[in-house]
Amino acid sequence: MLACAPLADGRWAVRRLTDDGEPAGEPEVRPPGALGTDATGTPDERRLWASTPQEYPALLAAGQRVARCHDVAAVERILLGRAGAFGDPVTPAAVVARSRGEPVPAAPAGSSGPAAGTPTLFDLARAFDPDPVAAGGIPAAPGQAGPDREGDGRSGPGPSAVGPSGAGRSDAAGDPLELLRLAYRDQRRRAAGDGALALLLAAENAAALAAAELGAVGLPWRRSVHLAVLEQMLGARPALGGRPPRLVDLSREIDGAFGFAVNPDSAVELREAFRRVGFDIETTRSWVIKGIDHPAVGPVLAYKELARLHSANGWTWLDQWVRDDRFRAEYLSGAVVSGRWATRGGGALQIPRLLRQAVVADDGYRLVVADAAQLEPRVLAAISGDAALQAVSAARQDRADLYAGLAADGFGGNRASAKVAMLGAMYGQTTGEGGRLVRTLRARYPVAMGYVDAAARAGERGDVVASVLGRTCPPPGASWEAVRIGRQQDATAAERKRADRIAGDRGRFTRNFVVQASAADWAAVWLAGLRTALTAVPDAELVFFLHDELIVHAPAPVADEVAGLIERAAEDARRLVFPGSAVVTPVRPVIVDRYADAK
DNA sequence: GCCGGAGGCGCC
DNA sequence: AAAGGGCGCCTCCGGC
Repeated sequence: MLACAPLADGRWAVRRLTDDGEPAGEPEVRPPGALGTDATGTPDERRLWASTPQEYPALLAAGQRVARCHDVAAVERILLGRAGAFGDPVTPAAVVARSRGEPVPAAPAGSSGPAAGTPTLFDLARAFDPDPVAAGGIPAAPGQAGPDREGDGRSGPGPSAVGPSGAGRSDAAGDPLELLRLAYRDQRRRAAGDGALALLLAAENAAALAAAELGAVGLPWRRSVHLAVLEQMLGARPALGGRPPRLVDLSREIDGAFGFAVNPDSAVELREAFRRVGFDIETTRSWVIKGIDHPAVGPVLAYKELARLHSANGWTWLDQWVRDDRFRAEYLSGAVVSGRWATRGGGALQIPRLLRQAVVADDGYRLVVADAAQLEPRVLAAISGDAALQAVSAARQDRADLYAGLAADGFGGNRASAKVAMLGAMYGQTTGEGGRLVRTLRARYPVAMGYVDAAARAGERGDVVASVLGRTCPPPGASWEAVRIGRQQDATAAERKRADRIAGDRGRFTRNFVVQASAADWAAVWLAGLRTALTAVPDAELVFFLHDELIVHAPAPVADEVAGLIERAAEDARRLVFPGSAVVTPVRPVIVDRYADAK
């Protein structure tokens, strides 16, 4: 294992460690181009660093890849969550301080990029040698902190919070490599003896690498195709800040239909307009407007759809996010409490179906698009141990279509009803058609339904729940005080109502969490396995990942091979995450030139 | 003028 | 078919 900490001058401090976290070499300084898999004798060697999204992009920019890593922040988020301490700082210094029962340094404000806290070469050298300059060692960079600089250099209120590490005492404070080493040892100790947790942490570390790589590689995106779509839907590109011709036309049509001027971009005005013509609506959501019988409805709905395209994925978006026919977003693998990924910039997880035609493989390449078929109900079957639901998931003829199996099993063959019922069960729906259909499901699959009901009740009590591999949900926040108040004997009706609402929200959250987070567990293991397998296929790259779906951009001759690897990785994930379960988690790789052709 | 919340909607 | 979970991001709007 190679502990890696960036220095202020763009180079890196590294030190080889054993898997136990014992030093196995002397500290050295390397350029980023000498940190990747190909740069060391042991390609598989793990990198130990503070945070993958913080450190890895610099290596990727230098053309380096890393096979495996231990991401202290990612691991710490999971371990802290299990200890009920969501949101505490996750830096190596914080991990070490907590392990010693010392005051925990606050997380650096706006901590990304080469922050003010990045140690200088001088800081590092000083940690090994009290007076490196005098000893003829590494000189301090000009303008950097002097020798009396304390702690990790974070600019915070008051004196350094790292603890009582006195001058002259040999200590980890200020030495990033030693902090990494000690943090690693502590995390290793806390995670010991739990196989599911080990799998979760391994998958999370791999996912973090994959997320950074996805961001660097980018999704193939044909600017010309996107431009053609915009032109066809919206008309010619308007001047900066102007509205495209199609929106101008529709706006006039809307005014005409109402008989007065309305700004359709304003929900307030739109609702008022419908009220003036006799329709007392609470919101102007599309599905509400759809139910109104008035000549303005058509143009309003068309306007909403096109305005959305224009503002979310229009010409400005294209200019901002697509370079050289690649859409590059920042993927954050650990950002959602359920374990799902988030993205920053470009809305990469919300690419509208309409624009999937712009995702086109390079010449000589294909896109291998794969999604897990109805992953969440299958995951529910596995985690609940519901034999009947597992049997439906694995039924031969409906193996790839769980809802068809469900439909045959209790919904008179009505697939749509079966789907609505299952989604209602997992989201906590109680009213309307979905709520009614859930009752059918409850009678048919009492074990599975009992499982999500129990999760909901735990949430309503204020308890936490966990995914199959042990990722925990956050505890209730400050609003839980209102629940406590509303449940007291002398609570007012309003207080009781508020308590019920908050507890109900919490119950729906925990009900969904056990399924969504366990599905994320499976997907992370799937992704991690595939990522490793793909290293054996030259020029095949993961270019997209969306909860239960991924895209590999691969040379045409190896596309079939990649499809096989995707299926094998899914089967491995099923076996690892749901050992002993009869559930199946089929994926459907499709080889296409355009993403839009995958479904 | 800045900022945060609300409304709305895209994806799973 | 209904409006129940998780997100990100846009515009509008009201408060300062």
